[in-house]
Amino acid sequence: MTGSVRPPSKFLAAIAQIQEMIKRDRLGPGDKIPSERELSDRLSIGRSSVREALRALELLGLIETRRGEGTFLRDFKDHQLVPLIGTFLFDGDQTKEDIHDVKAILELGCLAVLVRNETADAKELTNSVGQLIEKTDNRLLQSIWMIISNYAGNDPDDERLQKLLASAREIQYSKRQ
Amino acid sequence: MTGSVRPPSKFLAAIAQIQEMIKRDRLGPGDKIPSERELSDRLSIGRSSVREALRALELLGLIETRRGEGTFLRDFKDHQLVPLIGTFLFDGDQTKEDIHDVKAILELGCLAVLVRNETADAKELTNSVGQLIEKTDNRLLQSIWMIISNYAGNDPDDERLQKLLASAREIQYSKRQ
DNA sequence: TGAATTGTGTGGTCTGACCACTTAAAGGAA
DNA sequence: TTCCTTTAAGTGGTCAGACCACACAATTCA
Repeated sequence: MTGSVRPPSKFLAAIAQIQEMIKRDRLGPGDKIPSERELSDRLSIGRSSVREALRALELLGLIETRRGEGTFLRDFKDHQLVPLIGTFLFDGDQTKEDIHDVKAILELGCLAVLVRNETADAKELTNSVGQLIEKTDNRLLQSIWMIISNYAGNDPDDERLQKLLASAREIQYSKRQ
Repeated sequence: MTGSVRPPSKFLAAIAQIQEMIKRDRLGPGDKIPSERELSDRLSIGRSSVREALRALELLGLIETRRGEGTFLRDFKDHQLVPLIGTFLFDGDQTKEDIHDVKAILELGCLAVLVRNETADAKELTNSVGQLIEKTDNRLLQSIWMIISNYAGNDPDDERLQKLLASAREIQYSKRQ
């Protein structure tokens, strides 16, 4: 017998086809996607498998379901995935130290970005780092920091902040071509 | 009528309880978790709902299912969530820049940590940043970097690396108490 | 001993049946 | 007519049962 590739699970197939459908029909946040039963029909996949796919996408925060109404595309900005991951990832003991390191790294980097963009001012450092990060206008950075910060707890350490800024001034991230 | 809070969906309840079970039983990567039918029994939740939960966790790369064998905890290093999210999230144009920034931030921070720990040596910089990051012994940092890096693509920019190291030397993350 | 067979457990999938809820249409009272 | 009530249809939420495909270990048989 040659290869005999195993076909992808209906579950994954459903996700792929739903994604494709969204893209093809130019659906955006807030738009409604077909009902579970209709999807099951159109994709020739049992409703169970369609639901498994939808639930997974929902857990990721990519869609939103409202009983009696339907399933809607969500604004990707507020995806849930990371807090989710966190609960799994941040279990161990060592990770606690790691969190502090990563948080510091992100904060430093954030400042560096601000300095590069000349958005930041020394005075503004009286604000919390959280507010500063919002100014980076980097959604990805914001997301990650928010998550980390969520697990690190608050530590308004002004002294550390000053050191970070000093370091940040030294850094010049090369603008990408 | 007062509040009348809606009970959380079985789907979410299943996820929560499975997580709790994992924590309680001290299960780690590679370990097997109860079968779908047993979970359905123990949690008093229909197998369909249990499956929806498991599929979602699988999509995140947190568990792995093998037909005929069972469901196993996966090493968090290779969680799938980001490629997944990516197809939804990283469509736009701006996000692409964000990725580069975050990647640079992490790399810089990584070097700073290495310098602090006196683990890094100038010579070692001939290696890729990826290998350096492994030495930080910071799982969280490794995870995030791997994800980001996955979307940023490779750019072996030695010059940038040198600048980063110089900056890193200036930085002294205060050891946590 | 060693190979083939069987049995059991597991995930993968589908179907049909309810329930709870939302919305809009249909109906009747003013 | 207008307004409220009732009804119907559509949707997600959940469950139970039934198969199938597969992996593994126990059993059987040559």
